[in-house]
Amino acid sequence: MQIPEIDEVTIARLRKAGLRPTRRRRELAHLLFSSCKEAVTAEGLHSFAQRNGVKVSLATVYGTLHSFCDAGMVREVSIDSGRYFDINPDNHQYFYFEDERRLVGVTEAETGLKVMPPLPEGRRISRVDVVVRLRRD
Amino acid sequence: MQIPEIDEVTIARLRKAGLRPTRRRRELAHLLFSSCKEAVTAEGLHSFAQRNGVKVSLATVYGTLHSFCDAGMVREVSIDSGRYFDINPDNHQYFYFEDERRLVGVTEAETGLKVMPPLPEGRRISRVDVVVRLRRD
DNA sequence: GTGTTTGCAAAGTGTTTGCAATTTA
DNA sequence: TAAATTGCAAACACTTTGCAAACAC
Repeated sequence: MQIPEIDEVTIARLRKAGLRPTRRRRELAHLLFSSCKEAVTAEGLHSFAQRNGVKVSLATVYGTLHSFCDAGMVREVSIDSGRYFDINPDNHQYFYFEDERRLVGVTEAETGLKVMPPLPEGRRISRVDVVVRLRRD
Repeated sequence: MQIPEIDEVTIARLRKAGLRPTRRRRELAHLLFSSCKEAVTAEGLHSFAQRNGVKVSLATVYGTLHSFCDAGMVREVSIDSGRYFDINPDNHQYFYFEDERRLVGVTEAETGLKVMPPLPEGRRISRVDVVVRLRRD
């Protein structure tokens, strides 16, 4: 966890989100944003951290992920009772590879899908999640 | 739980799904299909059963709901780490009332929404879930 | 210096397992 | 009667809490 210039990017990202760039946040944000193409679970990020020499307990990973989530840096998606954190909070549509339990965000442009159903009275959309669950042919 | 003619409907429904119409299944299926307009949680069905004089443990409710699910009678949907069972397995689209944690199925016709994204190779759609999350105005 | 964050053990929550007793066909 | 199902306590997996120590500003 000593890659100065990348760290600057990470620090800027944290500050922009209104979070103090503490050591843990820098380490985890760096791992998350520089190496994760797809959504991770807390457990997944934890073991990824271990493998990269970042010693941190699972509880701390949870706490840190939640702070990222509250700050709008990541987006939480719940599939089959598993909780994934997507590094792109603008994703609203996903491919879920059922056999591998892998969740990959896709943009609205990629699916050509616009969701705008008629709403119940007195309510507005908080968010719309589309999960396309895939299995092998 | 002694409404003979409705019970016949429930028994038929269970048989059609390939399940033995045992007492528990009849009781829970009857409660579920005759009184639930929206998706329930295991906990919700359990307390609904208690209130209706059906004494059954939560673990049994879980087991029974899973047997219904495996038989295609209900559909499981996961939101914010909560697990809901929708009595209409053909629903694929939902309104989720965030403040009340209430999940209501809507048909494709009601949203006018058809999902058909381009798929990764070697994969086919298992199912597509759309969850429109609502908050108060 | 002060308010924020960390760290992790322990507690909490929701779900599943195991298996003897019961029920169904 | 043989196979399926029940019932629920105990086990389990995942997540959150609590709070003293460390840190950022």
